[in-house]
Amino acid sequence: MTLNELKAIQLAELFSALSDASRVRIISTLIEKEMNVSDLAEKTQMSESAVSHQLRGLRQMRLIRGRKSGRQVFYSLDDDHVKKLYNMGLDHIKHG
Amino acid sequence: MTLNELKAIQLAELFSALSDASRVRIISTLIEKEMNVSDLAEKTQMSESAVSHQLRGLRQMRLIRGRKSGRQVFYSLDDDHVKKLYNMGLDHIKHG
DNA sequence: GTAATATATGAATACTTGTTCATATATTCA
DNA sequence: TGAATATATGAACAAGTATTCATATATTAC
Repeated sequence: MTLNELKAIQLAELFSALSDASRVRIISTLIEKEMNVSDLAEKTQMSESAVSHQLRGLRQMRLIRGRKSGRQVFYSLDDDHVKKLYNMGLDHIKHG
Repeated sequence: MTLNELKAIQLAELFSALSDASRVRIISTLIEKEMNVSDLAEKTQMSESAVSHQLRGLRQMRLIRGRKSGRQVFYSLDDDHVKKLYNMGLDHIKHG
């Protein structure tokens, strides 16, 4: 059966969330361990503002979630799907 | 270990290939069976030119390949990774 | 209360991308 | 050969997106 339009859009949105190198680096970092915004910024070589903007999109797609602790927010992957998608992608670019 | 920049870009490019609803519908159609350009255009409700442009990108990312037969070109998924990525994405939007 | 710090957000700009339209190439058939 | 068909491609425009900069909110320490 063919995909209906709503699902096609939702799928596209999901993959869009991983379609930018900055976001891929953020996800890659969060796979190792949870991290706050400024450390993420340093690790990914982006400004804190740019990271924050991207985190917002990733949050909206439910790929990551934030845990507030004092004035810091620690981000981590929302569930295991994300890691699986990421690893399968890595697999493709290595063996594809 | 953190992802190097080249791999981050390659991963982002891979996911970009699936980050548009038109392309998702094309992939979804090709999962069922190989298909030529004009049938794809009809099935996905796009112009043949638009389909052709998108097929080019998908080809370049090695997600699909074309088999020429007379003046038609039949497209199919390049390998099993694509189907897996697609299904894992579907899984995420259903249960995420 | 004020100052300092961490994160978030709005607006503007620059960049990227998808589609359309016109045209080109390739193949088949007469 | 020429006409018809299938696909591909270049240019142009519209729409979407990522980053920067300035500013806002929230929390902690004093």
